[in-house]
Amino acid sequence: MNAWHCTIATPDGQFTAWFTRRGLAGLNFPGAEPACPPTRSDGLPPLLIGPWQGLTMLAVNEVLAGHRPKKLPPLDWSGATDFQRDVWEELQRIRPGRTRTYAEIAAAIGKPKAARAVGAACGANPIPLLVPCHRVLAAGGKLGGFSGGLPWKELLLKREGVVLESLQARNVPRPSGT
DNA sequence: ACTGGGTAAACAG
DNA sequence: CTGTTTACCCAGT
Repeated sequence: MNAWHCTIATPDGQFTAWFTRRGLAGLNFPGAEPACPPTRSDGLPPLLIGPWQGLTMLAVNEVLAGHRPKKLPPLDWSGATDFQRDVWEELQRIRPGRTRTYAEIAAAIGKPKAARAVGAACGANPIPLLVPCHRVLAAGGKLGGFSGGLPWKELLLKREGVVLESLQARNVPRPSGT
């Protein structure tokens, strides 16, 4: 399945989106060159992706502003495993400004011991922002990782009004205060 | 702060 | 199939 790319203009720079005949298959952060193209751009540019491009641009800008996209283009997860689909579907249920932990996602998909595997699935998410893996934190309010770079994760959460310190405050036994 | 055991899944060989 | 790696988690030191 070949794919076509287009640029997505935002106040934070130009993202790159990859479309297949089935839908949006990948989204790259500004500066991250064709890190994600599932396959090569080749042949005719399908008319289908025209509207998808607009939807993607709107949705990306909504998320960057800390809001929930009104509508998404179809997402092409055709390369993914069943486990990854389960995780990514679960991620899409997290609303802006809310966070969940890797362990909670694992429990939600019926595999409470698979927190680490959930982390791996998040790392393999080809469509960050629209599949909001940035709202998944490690236990104790720790940031965990982010494929696009941790500064992006922090920025996105901040835009949504998440205060990391308040999530961490709970379980520090010895703050060794001033 | 650092280490190690437990754990599930993807991947290379 | 086994071994290696991973955006984890918890309990010890």
